[in-house]
Amino acid sequence: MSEGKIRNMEEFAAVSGLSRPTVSKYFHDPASVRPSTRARIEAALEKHDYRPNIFAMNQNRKLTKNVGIVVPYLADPFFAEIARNLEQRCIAAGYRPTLYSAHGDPALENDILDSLRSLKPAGVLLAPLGRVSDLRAIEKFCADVPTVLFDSMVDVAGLTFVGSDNPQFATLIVNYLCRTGEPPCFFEMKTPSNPNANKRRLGYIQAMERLGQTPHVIRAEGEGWNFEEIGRRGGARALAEGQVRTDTVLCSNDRLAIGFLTACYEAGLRVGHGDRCALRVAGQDDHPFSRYACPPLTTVAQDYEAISRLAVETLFRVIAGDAPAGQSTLFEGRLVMRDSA
Amino acid sequence: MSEGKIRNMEEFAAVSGLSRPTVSKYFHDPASVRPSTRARIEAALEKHDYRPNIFAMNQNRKLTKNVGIVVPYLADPFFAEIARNLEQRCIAAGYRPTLYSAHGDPALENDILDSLRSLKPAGVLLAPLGRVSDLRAIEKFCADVPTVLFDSMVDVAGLTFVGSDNPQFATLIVNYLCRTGEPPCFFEMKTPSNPNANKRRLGYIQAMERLGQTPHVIRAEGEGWNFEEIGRRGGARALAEGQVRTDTVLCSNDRLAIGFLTACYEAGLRVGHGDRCALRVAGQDDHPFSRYACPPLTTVAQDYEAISRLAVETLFRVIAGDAPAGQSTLFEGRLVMRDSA
DNA sequence: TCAAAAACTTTTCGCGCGTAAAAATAAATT
DNA sequence: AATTTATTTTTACGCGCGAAAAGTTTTTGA
Repeated sequence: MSEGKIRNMEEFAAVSGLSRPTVSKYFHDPASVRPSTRARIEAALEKHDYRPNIFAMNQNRKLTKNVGIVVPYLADPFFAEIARNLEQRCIAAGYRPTLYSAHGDPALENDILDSLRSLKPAGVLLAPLGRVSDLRAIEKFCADVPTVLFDSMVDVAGLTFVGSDNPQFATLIVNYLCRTGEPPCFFEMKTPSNPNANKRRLGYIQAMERLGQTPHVIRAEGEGWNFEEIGRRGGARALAEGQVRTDTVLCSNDRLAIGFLTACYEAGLRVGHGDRCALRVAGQDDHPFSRYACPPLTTVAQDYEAISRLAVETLFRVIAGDAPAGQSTLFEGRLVMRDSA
Repeated sequence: MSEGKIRNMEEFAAVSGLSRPTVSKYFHDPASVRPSTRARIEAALEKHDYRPNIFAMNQNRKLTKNVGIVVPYLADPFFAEIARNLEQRCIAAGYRPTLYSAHGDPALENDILDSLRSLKPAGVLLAPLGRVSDLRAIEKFCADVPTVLFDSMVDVAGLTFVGSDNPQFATLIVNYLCRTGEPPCFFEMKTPSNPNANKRRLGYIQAMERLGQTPHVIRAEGEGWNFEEIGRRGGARALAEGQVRTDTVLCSNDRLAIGFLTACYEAGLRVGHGDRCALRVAGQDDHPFSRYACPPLTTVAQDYEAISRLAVETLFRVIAGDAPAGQSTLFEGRLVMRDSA
């Protein structure tokens, strides 16, 4: 690149031999100018590496190219993974994603929505905290800003949602477990932070009843997002108190299951579907680390790809204005058979 | 809050009975105005919930309140956890952190630094990718923007760094392992993405030699950030080919160790320090999930708290101008004894 | 009580860009 | 070649705020 530092769009327009409004138009949408003009701008861009001031741009634009991605807890690899996916799709579409984590705190979730407003985002991809979310705040936010919810469906009508068909998850794995061994009991958190948990429990109960089995639910104490620890403690207690009256345990999610596996290890119980094993354990989600649990965890995989793809596509359609807002799309889970069950 | 919508600082200054520059000064630093004035502004703030336009603010401020946090791979819970920690400390200090992940891609790392520049951040907390980073780009960036590096020290003089004393990590765990059983071999990636790995290997070799033992390094093939899979494959191969000639394996990091544990499970080897165990396995980092491995992983804990605290403190001192730039601070590791070794 | 210091107000300017309307130019069509 | 249509230029204004300078009020301290 040449030397003479370009200070603003005026100077850049000068060196490319065009007027500032034309250059401005180019940056707004490169396809909106004549190809020959575009070529001249891009040639000048090569030589001078000018970039429009992002603050001045966003100050006057009615619609920015900002996209907010909000997850409830980023230290959960599930959300880290799906956030990564969403982020890259937004970048590919020419948007500027910004990632936020509520860190499990509803007050922080509200703060994020607040500061997101002032960023005038074109749209927001939001996975709410769930049970503890401030539903009215979310509803109000969605009314103001084009938003697609994912992962966790909150109980507010008229919102656009992309996620998994949780009852189907439970049905799928219950059928598999019953087909290959004893019917499972269900292990979950007493106060799950996520409404998906309730749907999974109901799915489990219905699936069991359809098969003529008696459902049995075990509930672990504990608040917060340290699911492994809750699973370990609750699992240890359930095992010690004899609450587990079958040799098969279906956990509400993989992180809980990983904690339960630790409890089994500590209790000296061998987990798996072999002859010498005392217990079968299954999870739900196909968490990134489930494959490396010992034994590797049998689970129902969420379709990360499909969810993130559709969430982003839907958001851009809502932004463009050609989408029927308020639709829900649910993806089915896929059975992932490993050693644990 | 009352109705009359406040459109800008002018109007807000009017309703609070002050002049705009005074209000502007308040938002820049609430303590810079007289307490009585501050009270009036905050009273008006209660009633009208006005917030300054963030774009207009940052456009003219020489120094914004933005802080960039850049990590190499956010789907690694280690980075997710430390990012969370850093983020909350920045917020507490009145800054606006923005989180970025390079997703293991050096090109993306450069893009992030580029777009970070245009955000005029007050400072940046940067954990570089390491080996594959564009060192010249990082050096140039650090010269332009107050930056504190953490986790991974790149080989550029004069940069401020906060991290762990990696040789000490290796020494600590080698001494422990030798004291309680056979001397360990060292299991690492052939082409580690992170320079810490090299320091840990050297630390291992020196610690072994000091104890009069012969070091033995096993190296797993594989690129990228899927450390568990690399550890599993490499571990399976090392076990199958008889490369592991001692009953104790020290892994370069916990994620690799978790993969190695999976390889052991698949090979039917019982891991732990009991009589009936075939192998002891140890890691380094105290990864959030190591406690829930089966068996729970013995490891050396990084001092997340201390690192993130000092990194943020140092950054703010650099920003304030009263810090000797170019200093490195290394924290010692703490031995965490669990069942695996 | 009075002068000095501190805090505040007013005035004025500018940042870098979006946007709109009218005028000028170029390209496409007949 | 004349007309229509698409682009670009010109001109002008505004966004919401930061910053500096000069004047005014309030507080401080001896």
